[in-house]
Amino acid sequence: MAKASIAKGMRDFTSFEVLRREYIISVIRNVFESFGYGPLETPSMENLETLTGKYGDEGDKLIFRVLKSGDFLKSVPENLERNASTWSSLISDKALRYDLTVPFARFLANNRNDIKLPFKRFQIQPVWRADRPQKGRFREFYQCDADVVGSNSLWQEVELMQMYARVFDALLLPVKIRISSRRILADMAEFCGVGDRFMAFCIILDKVDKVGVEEVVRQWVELGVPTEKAQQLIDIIALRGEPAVEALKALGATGNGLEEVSWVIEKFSKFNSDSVLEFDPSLARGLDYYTGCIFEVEALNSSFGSLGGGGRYADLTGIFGLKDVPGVGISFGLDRIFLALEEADLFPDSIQDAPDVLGVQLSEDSAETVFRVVSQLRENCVIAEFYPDAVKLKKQLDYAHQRGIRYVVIIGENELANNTLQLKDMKEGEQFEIDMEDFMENPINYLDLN
RNA sequence: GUGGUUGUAGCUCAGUUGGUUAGAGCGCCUGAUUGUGGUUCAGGAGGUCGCCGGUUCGAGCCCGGUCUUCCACCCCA
Repeated sequence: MAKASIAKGMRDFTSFEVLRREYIISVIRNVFESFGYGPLETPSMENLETLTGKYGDEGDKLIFRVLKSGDFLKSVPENLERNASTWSSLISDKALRYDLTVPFARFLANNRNDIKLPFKRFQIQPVWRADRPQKGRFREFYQCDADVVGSNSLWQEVELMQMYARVFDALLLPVKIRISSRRILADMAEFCGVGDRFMAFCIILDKVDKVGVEEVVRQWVELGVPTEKAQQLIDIIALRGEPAVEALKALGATGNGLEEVSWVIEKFSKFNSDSVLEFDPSLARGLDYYTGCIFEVEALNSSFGSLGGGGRYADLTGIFGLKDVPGVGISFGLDRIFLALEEADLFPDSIQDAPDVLGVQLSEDSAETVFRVVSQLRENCVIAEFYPDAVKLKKQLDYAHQRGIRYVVIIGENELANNTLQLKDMKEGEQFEIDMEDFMENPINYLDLN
């Protein structure tokens, strides 16, 4: 192990990677902006009490807490029992944000008087989770969120689904958007007679594609569901789309979740898209605050988790003292989209960090002239780099080759004497001697840039 | 947080039941080409075997700890 290693679950990004990440972000950002969502940024850290209790017990454990500054043991009583949670609230008073939704809710509550409803914002920032890393799962990762608050209209759901579709269409990544509703899940739990153990019911259901139907039935029965009803429901869970809706209706679902989901799908389908939006009764996202529709996006052929998720929450800001503000939002997982695009080899070739031209000097006498040419190229919006040392030409050409630079401008004694320059096309392997004044007049004439 | 897994040259990996000086491919450097990359040829450099400790006459190999990677839980993007 090197003396200095990188913190667990954290990553460096090379320029190659940063440019690809920026490509994804630009696609998402353009879609967000085209729908009228405005950017918001919130701080990396929030007060600890802003975050705790918002993500369930499991979520609380995954929050990165930050020590108080100075003598943080000052407020710990002598002989306090060794208990992590009592200690942490004494020695820590702030934490890295765990998602973008809760900070957004805090922002809304803080600025309630200045915000016109319905309010739309998007937010593209890193979040941190003290999770154990795996493929596609990091301790620091970017979320790209779009939320709208202040409207109960299902048209917002349609709009957000369209935003999902627009982004993945633009990235050429085929995805399936799964949609369901917490109300449908509640109906199912009610049907099974375990409405009071709703969360446990959902957690078992959510695992169906991993552990299989038999295991889900077994666990449901263990939870208290009559075997007959568990069997009846599990057959429906395997259905998708309209047949699933009909089957659930036949069971006597009383909430209007089915109508809502069907309505959203129907409206969505009137607008063309390569992406699929489908009712999936096995979808059971667990986040505590969702109350209506829930969504999840997955790549059609990916080996890791979802690319994004979201849902409707009837009252997100209530915990911060701002009542009755409904909202609905979606999130894109930048890092997973990155992996999906990489796996499917879908990054455009045009993303590259190589300059168009490298200026090469054969002797220190020619350096100033080369530098002048390079400067002129930049004036003409050509990305140009100046090789700083008069080392062997072989070495400088090799550098250009390695970096993928298309053109090299070579100036040595002969060129200085003739007032010319050599323009070498590294791709075609051709080289031309060009009059210096002609080239400086309009360098783009001599370059084939795209 | 629980259980497992991985770590050998810049990269991908080999390394026999523990036994001399730890190897290969690719990459890198130098030269053939004193002003021409990508091909070829010749030569060369580079490793505290993740880290710490233990067993042993002797450890890359066995044992313990630790860090890291990946996997399954948990949960999620």
